[in-house]
Amino acid sequence: MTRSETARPRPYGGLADKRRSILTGALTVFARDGYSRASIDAIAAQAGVSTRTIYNHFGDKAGLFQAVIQESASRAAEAQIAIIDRHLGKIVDLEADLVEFGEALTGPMSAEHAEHFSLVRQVNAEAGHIPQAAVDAWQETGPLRVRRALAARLREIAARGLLRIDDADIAARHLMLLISPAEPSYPGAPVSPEEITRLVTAGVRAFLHGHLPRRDR
Amino acid sequence: MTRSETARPRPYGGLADKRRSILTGALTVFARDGYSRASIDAIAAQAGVSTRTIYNHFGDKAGLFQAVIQESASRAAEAQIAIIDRHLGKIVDLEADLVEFGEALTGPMSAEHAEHFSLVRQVNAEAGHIPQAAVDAWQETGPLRVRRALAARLREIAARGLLRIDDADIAARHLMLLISPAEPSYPGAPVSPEEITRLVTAGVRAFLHGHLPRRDR
DNA sequence: TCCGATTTACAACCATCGTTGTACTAATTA
DNA sequence: TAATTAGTACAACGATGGTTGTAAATCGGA
Repeated sequence: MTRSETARPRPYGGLADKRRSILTGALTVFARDGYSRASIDAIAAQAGVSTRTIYNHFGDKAGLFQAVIQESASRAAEAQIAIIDRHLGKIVDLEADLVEFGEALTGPMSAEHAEHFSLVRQVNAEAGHIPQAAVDAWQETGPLRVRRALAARLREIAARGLLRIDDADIAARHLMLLISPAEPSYPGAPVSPEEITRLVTAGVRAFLHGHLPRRDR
Repeated sequence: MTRSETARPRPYGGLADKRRSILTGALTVFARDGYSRASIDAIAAQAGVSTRTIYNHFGDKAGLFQAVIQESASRAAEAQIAIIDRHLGKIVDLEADLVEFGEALTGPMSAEHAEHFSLVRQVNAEAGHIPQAAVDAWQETGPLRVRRALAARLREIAARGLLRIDDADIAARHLMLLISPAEPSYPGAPVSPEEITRLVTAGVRAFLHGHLPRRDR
């Protein structure tokens, strides 16, 4: 009897993708508001799902948060690794290829996964309130996996004599740092494409000169 | 009549430093728990002050948070600039001095201002919920001021022919990035002094080779 | 010692929120 | 079509928390 008109859900029959709806909706809200601010009601509304369904799928808020972290890290890492493979698989002009790589990484991919990087900021702030195991698992499927993939490519390049690398992990870390122009506090990154190119190029040059073989310096 | 025995406040007369007590207590709690999690009650307890006094001094929670951000940024920036001046004022051996500078910056100073850097993570996560003016003011009295001081020192060093620098601001950014070994997600930084030295040295080498004048490469 | 300002303890208000139970409805399968 | 499953609406509970008013108490200085 208390049935009403509200919420004719999806017009098409879609179902069983409830879980995915929840994950993407929760990513949006967690990334925007952070863990504490984000309410289950807001997430349910964003996902077009009842709050009860969220609890049925993920147990409680903390469980949902961890699932979102894992999912988002996995997707973003795959996208980043794809870019790594695409740009650093076949090197023709090292500096040019690195610049293109950096632009691809900080331009369209950062834009497409903006919510993910916002979520990463939340995780970094919230780390003290997340079980250590969950933080470790996230590091493993996310940043560490990406850095290892990048380090492997750098090692290949070094093996061809185009780079001199002592510690590929440190080199990968340096490269990632030097080509990330974003001020973390300004999510909407009001940086123009020219500015990105300028910062990325400067970062790549600094990286290259720090890791070029002696004969090329 | 409802007077009781709880809370014999400070045995010594201290007063009028209530404001400072609140700021340092709030820094502790905000840094540990983040803005939303931090309750006024917890802050009052940490500061040894009644909640009412907090409202009398800072209006509301948001006002307190912004005051804490400003205060903490100001203190940390002064400490960082002091280290910059001490290590980069008189250069004798550029690489050695830079390594010492990096160690000073990432070792004792990071430890002493650990709460500050934890707060910075909170601000980065919370940026979307803080008035833009407050974020700008924080950037100005904190990171930007430090980077400008570092850029000025680097320009001096370049003027003496020890570095080749096109854009001192970018160079300062690079140096700060390369000598910060901390994984942001692991606040308790379980990195040994040897590991710090290793990472800082690698960062300094990469930076130096990226910015040395040609004749020294 | 007395006055004004500051601080405190306390209560109360109102809002939000995580979570659960439940009965009803829509979708899937046999 | 019947039975099982998954999803929804709704209400309710308990807890927490920001904020304010107020009267007592404490402190600094004249």
